[in-house]
Amino acid sequence: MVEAAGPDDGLIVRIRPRADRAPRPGVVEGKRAAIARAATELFLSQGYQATSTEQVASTAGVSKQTVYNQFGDKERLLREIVLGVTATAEAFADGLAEGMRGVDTPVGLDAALRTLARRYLTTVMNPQVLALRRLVISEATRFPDLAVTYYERGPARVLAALGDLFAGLAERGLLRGADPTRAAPDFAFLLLGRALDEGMFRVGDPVLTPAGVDQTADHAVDVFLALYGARPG
Amino acid sequence: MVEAAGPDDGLIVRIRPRADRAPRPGVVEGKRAAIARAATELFLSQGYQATSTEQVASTAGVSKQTVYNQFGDKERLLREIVLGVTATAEAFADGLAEGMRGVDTPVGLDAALRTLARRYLTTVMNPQVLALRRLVISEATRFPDLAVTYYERGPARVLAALGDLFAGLAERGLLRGADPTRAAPDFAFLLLGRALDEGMFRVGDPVLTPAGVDQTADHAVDVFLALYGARPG
DNA sequence: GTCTATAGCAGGATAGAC
DNA sequence: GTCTATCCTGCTATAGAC
Repeated sequence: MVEAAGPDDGLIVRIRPRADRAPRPGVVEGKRAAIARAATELFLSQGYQATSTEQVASTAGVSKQTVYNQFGDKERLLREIVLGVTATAEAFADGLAEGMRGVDTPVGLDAALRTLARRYLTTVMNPQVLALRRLVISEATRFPDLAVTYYERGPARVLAALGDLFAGLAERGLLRGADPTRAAPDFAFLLLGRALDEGMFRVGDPVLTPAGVDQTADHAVDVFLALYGARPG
Repeated sequence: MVEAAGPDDGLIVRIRPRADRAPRPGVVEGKRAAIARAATELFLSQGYQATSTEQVASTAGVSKQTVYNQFGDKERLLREIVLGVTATAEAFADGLAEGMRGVDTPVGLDAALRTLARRYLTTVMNPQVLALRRLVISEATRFPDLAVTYYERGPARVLAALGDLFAGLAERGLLRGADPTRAAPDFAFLLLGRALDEGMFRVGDPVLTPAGVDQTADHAVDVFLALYGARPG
């Protein structure tokens, strides 16, 4: 398992070694990882169709043929990269519950939710995460199964983890609300909706300032607790 | 001003006649409209880069050169089409306030909001509207100004109209809430957030059934009135 | 496995007749 | 303005030497 950090950090690319034949680690995996990293950078910044395999090869410092030897064709290169990056989403989803373990009072819940909201919003609005969303959406018509798989492993997985978290809090009496299945999407899109929507269309400029993140997160938590908090808001 | 309905109705393409030279209406505008309609259909279903100018020409029943005579190049064809379609968004934004004019009681507000929510959600989740969003997002890296202009004339314009509507209702005492500027995005993304997010990634299948539209709309209105209704929820 | 060189093809845009 | 025919560039993918 090789991890190659992107140019501005952020996303992590995980590319599995080829199962059929064991290659010399230092050489083959090095080139494979270099190609994956170059392709990730170029696909995210320029798009899939606008990036040529020759550009990938020269950025990675290998010949075009090596790209084809390692990945077969351009489509598989995209698939491995997109699905490799979803490891980040899994880690994020698993980490969501971390900060909520010791919570057992409404005041503690309030504070923990504000922290969670800031992390969630900051992660989703990360420029590389937004670029990955644009990339997958751009190719959703051509590769519909890839788009669905990305959605299920990424956004849907986080929503599900959030739902589990809220269900646990409801059992402990820290949340109320008739329909716990609605709580997670309500929270998520009160928090993310506007910024994410706008962020899809503004590619260069960040949509939210750090102060904007705080205000948006606090407002979402205020509203969420007014709706679902144990003490009526 | 020529209007050409799309294949499945829905979007309306408005292409202005060329200002520099007055063409014979029946001939020139007919071909121009045919090209615009063909390009709209192809761009929405296949994407911009995956559609060749020759494909546009043959679908429209003209030669490739006629496409270039009318629109200059492929990029301008995309721009005119995307911006032409925003006329639909303007009409929708202006129509939002229509159903709310006679509202003067909380009960009337409740009913009018449910109707509005259904229309809003149905419009945004229309397959052609989703395809247009995907198209603009796909080209946001290449044509950032087009993406921003689309956002401002489309989603942002509707949000602004909704904000004006809610401000008027607050003045008449039908809504409360400390921050009226938050009310519009809160309502919009409680209503649209999840479905729109998922809809970006599921190309073929509709995300919401008609019953799902009703449930989602009612839930959003319930939550919104609990937060911002004049009578505490 | 890796490289250089190239096949094979499609795309955007244009020239010239009418 | 419109059409047919064409140029030229750039792409994916492969062949063959090492």
